[in-house]
Amino acid sequence: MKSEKISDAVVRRLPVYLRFLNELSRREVSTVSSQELGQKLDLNPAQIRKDLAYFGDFGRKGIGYDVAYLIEKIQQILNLDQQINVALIGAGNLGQALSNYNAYVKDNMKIVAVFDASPGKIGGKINNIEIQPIEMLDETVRNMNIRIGIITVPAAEAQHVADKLVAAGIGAILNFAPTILKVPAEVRVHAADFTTDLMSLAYYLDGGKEMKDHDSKMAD
Amino acid sequence: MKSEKISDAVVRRLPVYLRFLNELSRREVSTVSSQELGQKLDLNPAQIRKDLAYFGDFGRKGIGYDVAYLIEKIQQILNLDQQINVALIGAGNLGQALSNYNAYVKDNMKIVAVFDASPGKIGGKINNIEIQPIEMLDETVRNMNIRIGIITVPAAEAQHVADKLVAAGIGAILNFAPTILKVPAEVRVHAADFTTDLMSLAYYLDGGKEMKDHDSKMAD
DNA sequence: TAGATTGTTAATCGATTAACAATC
DNA sequence: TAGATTGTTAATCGATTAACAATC
Repeated sequence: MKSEKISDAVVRRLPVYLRFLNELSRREVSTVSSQELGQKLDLNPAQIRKDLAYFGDFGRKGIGYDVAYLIEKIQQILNLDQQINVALIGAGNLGQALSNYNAYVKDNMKIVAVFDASPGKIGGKINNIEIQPIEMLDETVRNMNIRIGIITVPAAEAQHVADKLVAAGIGAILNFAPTILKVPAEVRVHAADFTTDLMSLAYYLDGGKEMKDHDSKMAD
Repeated sequence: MKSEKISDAVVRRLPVYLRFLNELSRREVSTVSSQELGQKLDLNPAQIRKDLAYFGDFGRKGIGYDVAYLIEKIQQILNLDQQINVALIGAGNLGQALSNYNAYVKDNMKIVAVFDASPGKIGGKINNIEIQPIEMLDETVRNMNIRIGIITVPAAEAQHVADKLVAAGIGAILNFAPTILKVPAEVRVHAADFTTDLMSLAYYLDGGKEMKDHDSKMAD
Protein backbone atom coordinates (compact mmCIF):
# COMPACT_ATOMS: atom_id res chain seq x y z
CA MET A 1 0.00 0.00 0.00
CA LYS A 2 1.45 3.32 -1.10
CA SER A 3 0.31 6.83 -0.63
CA GLU A 4 1.71 8.09 -3.89
CA LYS A 5 -0.64 10.10 -6.01
CA ILE A 6 -2.57 7.79 -8.29
CA SER A 7 -2.64 8.78 -11.93
CA ASP A 8 -5.85 9.06 -13.90
CA ALA A 9 -4.61 6.37 -16.27
CA VAL A 10 -4.60 3.93 -13.37
CA VAL A 11 -8.02 5.02 -12.12
CA ARG A 12 -9.54 4.59 -15.56
CA ARG A 13 -8.36 0.99 -15.74
CA LEU A 14 -10.02 0.02 -12.47
CA PRO A 15 -13.55 -0.09 -13.90
CA VAL A 16 -12.25 -2.22 -16.75
CA TYR A 17 -10.82 -4.70 -14.27
CA LEU A 18 -14.03 -4.61 -12.28
CA ARG A 19 -16.17 -5.32 -15.30
CA PHE A 20 -14.19 -8.37 -16.27
CA LEU A 21 -14.01 -9.61 -12.70
CA ASN A 22 -17.77 -9.40 -12.52
CA GLU A 23 -17.97 -11.52 -15.61
CA LEU A 24 -15.62 -14.08 -14.06
CA SER A 25 -17.75 -14.05 -10.96
CA ARG A 26 -20.87 -14.77 -13.00
CA ARG A 27 -19.03 -17.67 -14.56
CA GLU A 28 -18.10 -18.82 -11.06
CA VAL A 29 -14.38 -18.49 -11.64
CA SER A 30 -12.92 -17.96 -8.19
CA THR A 31 -9.30 -17.04 -8.90
CA VAL A 32 -7.49 -15.13 -11.62
CA SER A 33 -3.87 -14.20 -12.32
CA SER A 34 -2.54 -10.93 -13.67
CA GLN A 35 -1.46 -12.98 -16.68
CA GLU A 36 -5.01 -14.01 -17.52
CA LEU A 37 -6.37 -10.55 -16.85
CA GLY A 38 -3.74 -9.04 -19.11
CA GLN A 39 -4.57 -11.42 -21.89
CA LYS A 40 -8.26 -10.70 -21.80
CA LEU A 41 -7.93 -6.96 -21.37
CA ASP A 42 -4.99 -6.38 -23.71
CA LEU A 43 -2.83 -5.04 -20.92
CA ASN A 44 0.59 -5.88 -19.57
CA PRO A 45 0.34 -8.17 -16.50
CA ALA A 46 3.00 -6.15 -14.68
CA GLN A 47 0.89 -3.05 -15.17
CA ILE A 48 -2.14 -4.74 -13.70
CA ARG A 49 -0.20 -5.92 -10.66
CA LYS A 50 1.26 -2.48 -10.21
CA ASP A 51 -2.12 -0.79 -10.55
CA LEU A 52 -3.64 -3.00 -7.88
CA ALA A 53 -0.61 -2.76 -5.61
CA TYR A 54 -1.12 1.01 -5.32
CA PHE A 55 -4.16 0.23 -3.20
CA GLY A 56 -3.16 -2.82 -1.25
CA ASP A 57 -1.84 -6.36 -1.32
CA PHE A 58 -4.83 -8.04 -2.86
CA GLY A 59 -3.19 -11.07 -4.42
CA ARG A 60 -1.48 -14.21 -3.18
CA LYS A 61 1.92 -15.16 -4.44
CA GLY A 62 1.84 -18.34 -6.43
CA ILE A 63 -1.97 -18.25 -6.61
CA GLY A 64 -3.31 -15.03 -8.09
CA TYR A 65 -6.25 -12.89 -7.07
CA ASP A 66 -9.45 -14.04 -5.45
CA VAL A 67 -12.17 -12.78 -7.76
CA ALA A 68 -14.81 -11.99 -5.15
CA TYR A 69 -12.32 -10.28 -2.86
CA LEU A 70 -10.85 -8.19 -5.64
CA ILE A 71 -14.29 -7.10 -6.79
CA GLU A 72 -15.05 -5.96 -3.27
CA LYS A 73 -11.79 -4.06 -3.00
CA ILE A 74 -12.06 -2.29 -6.35
CA GLN A 75 -15.62 -1.29 -5.54
CA GLN A 76 -14.37 0.25 -2.32
CA ILE A 77 -11.57 2.09 -4.10
CA LEU A 78 -14.03 3.53 -6.61
CA ASN A 79 -16.47 4.53 -3.86
CA LEU A 80 -18.95 2.11 -5.36
CA ASP A 81 -19.64 0.31 -2.12
CA GLN A 82 -22.21 3.03 -1.53
CA GLN A 83 -24.86 4.28 -3.93
CA ILE A 84 -23.65 7.24 -5.99
CA ASN A 85 -26.47 9.47 -7.11
CA VAL A 86 -26.21 10.95 -10.56
CA ALA A 87 -28.09 13.75 -12.32
CA LEU A 88 -28.67 13.91 -16.03
CA ILE A 89 -28.96 17.33 -17.60
CA GLY A 90 -30.45 17.35 -21.06
CA ALA A 91 -33.39 15.09 -21.83
CA GLY A 92 -32.71 14.84 -25.55
CA ASN A 93 -32.06 11.69 -27.51
CA LEU A 94 -28.71 11.01 -25.99
CA GLY A 95 -29.92 11.71 -22.48
CA GLN A 96 -32.77 9.27 -22.98
CA ALA A 97 -30.43 6.61 -24.27
CA LEU A 98 -28.09 6.97 -21.34
CA SER A 99 -30.80 6.88 -18.73
CA ASN A 100 -32.51 3.88 -20.25
CA TYR A 101 -29.22 2.11 -20.42
CA ASN A 102 -29.08 2.06 -16.62
CA ALA A 103 -26.71 -0.89 -16.68
CA TYR A 104 -24.66 0.90 -14.09
CA VAL A 105 -27.35 0.47 -11.48
CA LYS A 106 -25.82 -2.82 -10.46
CA ASP A 107 -22.59 -0.90 -10.02
CA ASN A 108 -24.26 1.35 -7.47
CA MET A 109 -24.50 4.35 -9.75
CA LYS A 110 -27.97 5.61 -10.40
CA ILE A 111 -29.51 8.47 -12.29
CA VAL A 112 -31.95 9.86 -9.76
CA ALA A 113 -32.85 13.17 -11.39
CA VAL A 114 -33.25 14.51 -14.90
CA PHE A 115 -33.29 18.17 -15.93
CA ASP A 116 -34.10 20.02 -19.11
CA ALA A 117 -34.44 23.64 -20.13
CA SER A 118 -37.25 23.29 -22.63
CA PRO A 119 -40.69 23.88 -21.07
CA GLY A 120 -42.24 21.28 -23.34
CA LYS A 121 -40.33 18.50 -21.68
CA ILE A 122 -40.87 19.44 -18.05
CA GLY A 123 -43.10 17.00 -16.23
CA GLY A 124 -42.54 14.32 -18.83
CA LYS A 125 -40.81 11.15 -17.76
CA ILE A 126 -37.63 9.41 -18.74
CA ASN A 127 -37.11 5.93 -17.45
CA ASN A 128 -39.71 6.68 -14.77
CA ILE A 129 -37.96 9.80 -13.56
CA GLU A 130 -39.80 13.08 -13.88
CA ILE A 131 -38.05 15.74 -15.92
CA GLN A 132 -37.45 18.85 -13.82
CA PRO A 133 -36.82 22.40 -14.97
CA ILE A 134 -33.20 23.41 -14.83
CA GLU A 135 -34.06 26.01 -12.22
CA MET A 136 -34.59 23.18 -9.77
CA LEU A 137 -31.06 21.90 -10.24
CA ASP A 138 -29.43 23.49 -7.22
CA GLU A 139 -32.14 22.46 -4.81
CA THR A 140 -32.49 18.91 -6.11
CA VAL A 141 -28.78 18.25 -6.25
CA ARG A 142 -28.45 19.26 -2.63
CA ASN A 143 -31.55 17.48 -1.39
CA MET A 144 -30.87 14.21 -3.13
CA ASN A 145 -27.14 14.14 -2.40
CA ILE A 146 -26.26 14.02 -6.08
CA ARG A 147 -22.52 13.70 -6.60
CA ILE A 148 -22.06 13.40 -10.36
CA GLY A 149 -23.65 15.25 -13.26
CA ILE A 150 -23.94 13.97 -16.82
CA ILE A 151 -24.20 16.80 -19.32
CA THR A 152 -26.07 16.00 -22.52
CA VAL A 153 -27.19 19.49 -23.50
CA PRO A 154 -26.03 21.24 -26.69
CA ALA A 155 -22.49 22.60 -26.64
CA ALA A 156 -23.67 26.20 -26.35
CA GLU A 157 -25.35 25.50 -23.01
CA ALA A 158 -22.84 23.09 -21.54
CA GLN A 159 -20.68 25.63 -19.71
CA HIS A 160 -23.73 27.27 -18.20
CA VAL A 161 -24.97 23.93 -16.93
CA ALA A 162 -21.52 23.07 -15.61
CA ASP A 163 -21.44 26.32 -13.66
CA LYS A 164 -24.76 25.47 -12.08
CA LEU A 165 -23.59 22.00 -11.17
CA VAL A 166 -20.45 23.37 -9.60
CA ALA A 167 -22.43 25.95 -7.67
CA ALA A 168 -24.65 23.17 -6.39
CA GLY A 169 -21.61 21.36 -5.04
CA ILE A 170 -21.30 18.51 -7.50
CA GLY A 171 -18.10 16.46 -7.32
CA ALA A 172 -17.61 15.32 -10.90
CA ILE A 173 -19.00 15.80 -14.39
CA LEU A 174 -19.25 13.52 -17.39
CA ASN A 175 -19.48 15.85 -20.35
CA PHE A 176 -20.99 14.64 -23.62
CA ALA A 177 -21.10 18.12 -25.14
CA PRO A 178 -18.30 18.96 -27.55
CA THR A 179 -16.71 21.75 -25.51
CA ILE A 180 -13.92 22.13 -23.01
CA LEU A 181 -15.54 22.99 -19.69
CA LYS A 182 -13.89 25.39 -17.27
CA VAL A 183 -14.42 24.25 -13.70
CA PRO A 184 -12.53 24.64 -10.43
CA ALA A 185 -9.68 22.17 -9.92
CA GLU A 186 -11.51 20.18 -7.27
CA VAL A 187 -14.26 19.18 -9.69
CA ARG A 188 -13.29 16.34 -11.99
CA VAL A 189 -14.47 16.43 -15.61
CA HIS A 190 -14.25 13.56 -18.07
CA ALA A 191 -14.95 14.26 -21.71
CA ALA A 192 -17.23 11.75 -23.40
CA ASP A 193 -17.60 13.45 -26.73
CA PHE A 194 -17.90 10.75 -29.36
CA THR A 195 -17.60 13.11 -32.32
CA THR A 196 -13.94 13.74 -31.55
CA ASP A 197 -13.46 10.01 -31.05
CA LEU A 198 -14.96 9.36 -34.43
CA MET A 199 -12.94 12.04 -36.16
CA SER A 200 -9.69 10.77 -34.74
CA LEU A 201 -10.51 7.33 -36.13
CA ALA A 202 -10.66 8.77 -39.62
CA TYR A 203 -6.96 9.51 -39.34
CA TYR A 204 -6.17 5.81 -39.35
CA LEU A 205 -7.98 5.14 -42.60
CA ASP A 206 -5.05 4.70 -44.90
CA GLY A 207 -5.64 3.96 -48.49
CA GLY A 208 -7.42 7.25 -48.23
CA LYS A 209 -5.49 10.31 -49.31
CA GLU A 210 -2.03 9.45 -48.08
CA MET A 211 -1.46 6.24 -49.98
CA LYS A 212 -3.89 6.62 -52.82
CA ASP A 213 -1.49 6.01 -55.71
CA HIS A 214 0.57 3.44 -53.91
CA ASP A 215 -0.74 -0.03 -53.38
CA SER A 216 2.26 -2.04 -52.38
CA LYS A 217 0.61 -3.39 -49.26
CA MET A 218 0.16 -7.09 -48.92
CA ALA A 219 -3.22 -7.01 -50.52
CA ASP A 220 -6.26 -8.81 -49.15
CA MET B 1 7.50 18.09 -41.50
CA LYS B 2 8.64 14.81 -39.93
CA SER B 3 8.00 11.26 -40.76
CA GLU B 4 8.12 10.04 -37.19
CA LYS B 5 5.32 7.84 -36.10
CA ILE B 6 2.52 9.98 -34.73
CA SER B 7 1.16 8.94 -31.35
CA ASP B 8 -2.52 8.42 -30.73
CA ALA B 9 -2.46 11.15 -28.10
CA VAL B 10 -1.52 13.63 -30.82
CA VAL B 11 -4.14 12.33 -33.23
CA ARG B 12 -6.86 12.60 -30.64
CA ARG B 13 -6.10 16.26 -30.06
CA LEU B 14 -6.47 17.17 -33.71
CA PRO B 15 -10.27 17.02 -33.73
CA VAL B 16 -10.29 19.19 -30.63
CA TYR B 17 -8.21 21.81 -32.42
CA LEU B 18 -10.42 21.54 -35.46
CA ARG B 19 -13.57 22.03 -33.48
CA PHE B 20 -12.32 25.21 -31.87
CA LEU B 21 -10.89 26.51 -35.12
CA ASN B 22 -14.28 26.05 -36.72
CA GLU B 23 -15.77 28.10 -33.93
CA LEU B 24 -13.20 30.85 -34.52
CA SER B 25 -13.99 30.72 -38.21
CA ARG B 26 -17.69 31.17 -37.51
CA ARG B 27 -16.78 34.17 -35.40
CA GLU B 28 -14.68 35.44 -38.30
CA VAL B 29 -11.44 35.36 -36.37
CA SER B 30 -8.75 34.98 -38.98
CA THR B 31 -5.61 34.30 -36.96
CA VAL B 32 -4.84 32.48 -33.74
CA SER B 33 -1.70 31.80 -31.71
CA SER B 34 -0.75 28.60 -29.91
CA GLN B 35 -1.02 30.66 -26.76
CA GLU B 36 -4.69 31.45 -27.33
CA LEU B 37 -5.46 27.91 -28.42
CA GLY B 38 -3.78 26.57 -25.33
CA GLN B 39 -5.75 28.85 -23.08
CA LYS B 40 -9.10 27.85 -24.55
CA LEU B 41 -8.37 24.16 -24.77
CA ASP B 42 -6.48 23.75 -21.50
CA LEU B 43 -3.34 22.60 -23.26
CA ASN B 44 0.27 23.69 -23.23
CA PRO B 45 1.04 26.00 -26.18
CA ALA B 46 4.32 24.19 -26.86
CA GLN B 47 2.41 20.97 -27.15
CA ILE B 48 0.04 22.45 -29.68
CA ARG B 49 2.89 23.81 -31.79
CA LYS B 50 4.65 20.47 -31.61
CA ASP B 51 1.50 18.55 -32.54
CA LEU B 52 0.96 20.69 -35.60
CA ALA B 53 4.63 20.69 -36.58
CA TYR B 54 4.53 16.91 -37.01
CA PHE B 55 2.46 17.50 -40.11
CA GLY B 56 3.91 20.64 -41.59
CA ASP B 57 4.85 24.27 -41.05
CA PHE B 58 1.41 25.72 -40.77
CA GLY B 59 2.13 28.82 -38.73
CA ARG B 60 3.96 32.08 -39.27
CA LYS B 61 6.56 33.25 -36.81
CA GLY B 62 5.52 36.40 -35.04
CA ILE B 63 1.94 36.04 -36.31
CA GLY B 64 0.37 32.73 -35.42
CA TYR B 65 -1.83 30.38 -37.46
CA ASP B 66 -4.25 31.36 -40.19
CA VAL B 67 -7.54 29.88 -39.05
CA ALA B 68 -8.95 28.96 -42.46
CA TYR B 69 -5.67 27.45 -43.62
CA LEU B 70 -5.21 25.41 -40.46
CA ILE B 71 -8.75 24.08 -40.68
CA GLU B 72 -8.05 22.93 -44.21
CA LYS B 73 -4.81 21.28 -43.22
CA ILE B 74 -6.19 19.44 -40.20
CA GLN B 75 -9.12 18.21 -42.27
CA GLN B 76 -6.64 16.80 -44.76
CA ILE B 77 -4.61 15.13 -42.05
CA LEU B 78 -7.73 13.49 -40.63
CA ASN B 79 -8.88 12.36 -44.08
CA LEU B 80 -11.91 14.59 -43.65
CA ASP B 81 -11.44 16.38 -46.95
CA GLN B 82 -13.40 13.49 -48.42
CA GLN B 83 -16.66 12.03 -47.15
CA ILE B 84 -16.12 9.13 -44.76
CA ASN B 85 -19.00 6.69 -44.74
CA VAL B 86 -19.96 5.19 -41.42
CA ALA B 87 -22.16 2.25 -40.48
CA LEU B 88 -24.09 1.98 -37.25
CA ILE B 89 -24.71 -1.48 -35.87
CA GLY B 90 -27.39 -1.64 -33.21
CA ALA B 91 -30.55 0.39 -33.64
CA GLY B 92 -31.35 0.66 -29.95
CA ASN B 93 -31.69 3.80 -27.92
CA LEU B 94 -28.08 4.74 -28.07
CA GLY B 95 -27.82 4.01 -31.78
CA GLN B 96 -30.82 6.24 -32.42
CA ALA B 97 -29.34 9.03 -30.38
CA LEU B 98 -26.03 8.88 -32.20
CA SER B 99 -27.57 8.83 -35.63
CA ASN B 100 -29.95 11.67 -34.90
CA TYR B 101 -27.09 13.66 -33.53
CA ASN B 102 -25.51 13.76 -36.98
CA ALA B 103 -23.54 16.87 -36.11
CA TYR B 104 -20.56 15.23 -37.72
CA VAL B 105 -22.09 15.52 -41.17
CA LYS B 106 -20.54 18.92 -41.55
CA ASP B 107 -17.25 17.26 -40.75
CA ASN B 108 -17.65 14.94 -43.69
CA MET B 109 -18.52 11.91 -41.65
CA LYS B 110 -21.90 10.41 -42.32
CA ILE B 111 -23.84 7.40 -41.12
CA VAL B 112 -25.03 5.88 -44.35
CA ALA B 113 -26.26 2.50 -43.15
CA VAL B 114 -27.86 1.08 -40.02
CA PHE B 115 -28.04 -2.59 -39.03
CA ASP B 116 -29.86 -4.53 -36.36
CA ALA B 117 -30.30 -8.18 -35.50
CA SER B 118 -33.86 -8.06 -34.22
CA PRO B 119 -36.42 -8.87 -36.97
CA GLY B 120 -38.90 -6.40 -35.48
CA LYS B 121 -36.67 -3.48 -36.35
CA ILE B 122 -35.74 -4.41 -39.89
CA GLY B 123 -37.29 -2.12 -42.46
CA GLY B 124 -37.93 0.56 -39.89
CA LYS B 125 -36.16 3.86 -40.25
CA ILE B 126 -33.70 5.80 -38.20
CA ASN B 127 -32.95 9.32 -39.21
CA ASN B 128 -34.31 8.47 -42.66
CA ILE B 129 -32.03 5.47 -43.10
CA GLU B 130 -33.63 2.07 -43.46
CA ILE B 131 -32.58 -0.50 -40.88
CA GLN B 132 -31.04 -3.54 -42.54
CA PRO B 133 -30.63 -7.05 -41.19
CA ILE B 134 -27.16 -7.81 -39.94
CA GLU B 135 -26.81 -10.44 -42.66
CA MET B 136 -26.57 -7.59 -45.17
CA LEU B 137 -23.57 -6.09 -43.41
CA ASP B 138 -20.82 -7.51 -45.59
CA GLU B 139 -22.49 -6.64 -48.85
CA THR B 140 -23.55 -3.15 -47.84
CA VAL B 141 -20.21 -2.22 -46.29
CA ARG B 142 -18.48 -3.16 -49.52
CA ASN B 143 -21.01 -1.59 -51.87
CA MET B 144 -21.24 1.70 -50.04
CA ASN B 145 -17.54 2.04 -49.29
CA ILE B 146 -18.11 2.18 -45.57
CA ARG B 147 -14.87 2.74 -43.69
CA ILE B 148 -15.89 3.03 -40.04
CA GLY B 149 -18.32 1.03 -37.92
CA ILE B 150 -20.01 2.24 -34.75
CA ILE B 151 -21.01 -0.62 -32.49
CA THR B 152 -23.99 0.00 -30.23
CA VAL B 153 -25.15 -3.57 -29.71
CA PRO B 154 -25.16 -5.29 -26.30
CA ALA B 155 -21.77 -6.41 -24.98
CA ALA B 156 -22.52 -10.07 -25.66
CA GLU B 157 -22.85 -9.45 -29.39
CA ALA B 158 -20.14 -6.85 -29.85
CA GLN B 159 -17.29 -9.21 -30.69
CA HIS B 160 -19.43 -11.03 -33.21
CA VAL B 161 -20.33 -7.76 -34.90
CA ALA B 162 -16.69 -6.64 -34.85
CA ASP B 163 -15.67 -9.87 -36.57
CA LYS B 164 -18.21 -9.23 -39.30
CA LEU B 165 -17.00 -5.67 -39.75
CA VAL B 166 -13.42 -6.80 -39.99
CA ALA B 167 -14.35 -9.50 -42.50
CA ALA B 168 -16.11 -6.86 -44.57
CA GLY B 169 -12.92 -4.82 -44.70
CA ILE B 170 -13.76 -1.98 -42.33
CA GLY B 171 -10.86 0.30 -41.33
CA ALA B 172 -11.84 1.42 -37.84
CA ILE B 173 -14.40 0.80 -35.12
CA LEU B 174 -15.92 3.01 -32.47
CA ASN B 175 -17.09 0.63 -29.78
CA PHE B 176 -19.80 1.68 -27.33
CA ALA B 177 -20.24 -1.80 -25.91
CA PRO B 178 -18.50 -2.50 -22.62
CA THR B 179 -16.07 -5.14 -23.88
CA ILE B 180 -12.53 -5.29 -25.15
CA LEU B 181 -12.71 -6.23 -28.82
CA LYS B 182 -10.12 -8.47 -30.40
CA VAL B 183 -9.35 -7.33 -33.93
CA PRO B 184 -6.32 -7.53 -36.23
CA ALA B 185 -3.67 -4.86 -35.68
CA GLU B 186 -4.51 -2.95 -38.86
CA VAL B 187 -8.03 -2.20 -37.65
CA ARG B 188 -8.19 0.66 -35.19
CA VAL B 189 -10.63 0.47 -32.29
CA HIS B 190 -11.55 3.30 -29.95
CA ALA B 191 -13.52 2.50 -26.84
CA ALA B 192 -16.43 4.83 -26.16
CA ASP B 193 -17.91 3.07 -23.20
CA PHE B 194 -19.37 5.70 -20.92
CA THR B 195 -20.05 3.34 -18.03
CA THR B 196 -16.33 2.97 -17.36
CA ASP B 197 -15.96 6.74 -17.68
CA LEU B 198 -18.67 7.23 -15.13
CA MET B 199 -17.27 4.66 -12.74
CA SER B 200 -13.81 6.18 -12.84
CA LEU B 201 -15.33 9.54 -11.92
CA ALA B 202 -16.69 8.04 -8.72
CA TYR B 203 -13.10 7.55 -7.58
CA TYR B 204 -12.64 11.29 -7.31
CA LEU B 205 -15.59 11.79 -5.00
CA ASP B 206 -13.81 12.37 -1.76
CA GLY B 207 -15.81 13.15 1.29
CA GLY B 208 -17.27 9.78 0.49
CA LYS B 209 -15.79 6.87 2.34
CA GLU B 210 -12.26 8.11 2.65
CA MET B 211 -12.93 11.36 4.45
CA LYS B 212 -16.32 10.73 5.97
CA ASP B 213 -15.55 11.71 9.55
CA HIS B 214 -13.32 14.57 8.66
CA ASP B 215 -14.73 17.85 7.48
CA SER B 216 -11.88 20.26 7.68
CA LYS B 217 -12.29 21.44 4.09
CA MET B 218 -12.92 25.09 3.47
CA ALA B 219 -16.66 24.70 3.52
CA ASP B 220 -19.00 26.30 0.96
C1' DT C 1 9.55 -29.85 -3.03
C1' DA C 2 8.76 -27.65 -7.65
C1' DG C 3 5.98 -24.48 -10.08
C1' DA C 4 3.45 -20.39 -10.19
C1' DT C 5 2.63 -15.81 -9.35
C1' DT C 6 2.76 -11.79 -6.60
C1' DG C 7 4.70 -7.09 -5.18
C1' DT C 8 8.29 -4.03 -6.20
C1' DT C 9 12.57 -2.10 -7.88
C1' DA C 10 15.13 -0.73 -11.73
C1' DA C 11 15.24 0.04 -16.73
C1' DT C 12 13.01 1.70 -20.61
C1' DC C 13 10.19 4.10 -23.21
C1' DG C 14 7.33 7.92 -24.53
C1' DA C 15 4.98 12.21 -23.84
C1' DT C 16 4.99 16.89 -22.09
C1' DT C 17 7.16 21.17 -21.21
C1' DA C 18 10.80 24.73 -21.21
C1' DA C 19 13.76 27.39 -23.65
C1' DC C 20 15.44 29.81 -27.48
C1' DA C 21 17.16 30.87 -32.16
C1' DA C 22 14.87 32.13 -36.31
C1' DT C 23 11.91 35.30 -38.37
C1' DC C 24 7.58 37.66 -39.39
C1' DT D 1 13.26 48.46 -35.15
C1' DA D 2 10.83 46.10 -31.24
C1' DG D 3 7.52 42.73 -30.09
C1' DA D 4 5.43 38.48 -30.95
C1' DT D 5 5.31 33.89 -32.01
C1' DT D 6 6.76 29.94 -34.49
C1' DG D 7 9.40 25.39 -35.04
C1' DT D 8 12.54 22.58 -32.70
C1' DT D 9 15.98 20.91 -29.50
C1' DA D 10 16.99 19.63 -24.95
C1' DA D 11 15.27 18.79 -20.26
C1' DT D 12 11.85 16.94 -17.52
C1' DC D 13 8.44 14.33 -16.13
C1' DG D 14 5.56 10.30 -15.96
C1' DA D 15 3.96 5.89 -17.41
C1' DT D 16 4.92 1.23 -18.96
C1' DT D 17 7.55 -2.90 -18.90
C1' DA D 18 11.16 -6.19 -17.47
C1' DA D 19 13.16 -8.67 -14.04
C1' DC D 20 13.41 -11.00 -9.84
C1' DA D 21 13.32 -12.01 -4.82
C1' DA D 22 9.75 -13.47 -1.80
C1' DT D 23 6.45 -16.85 -0.95
C1' DC D 24 2.17 -19.46 -1.56
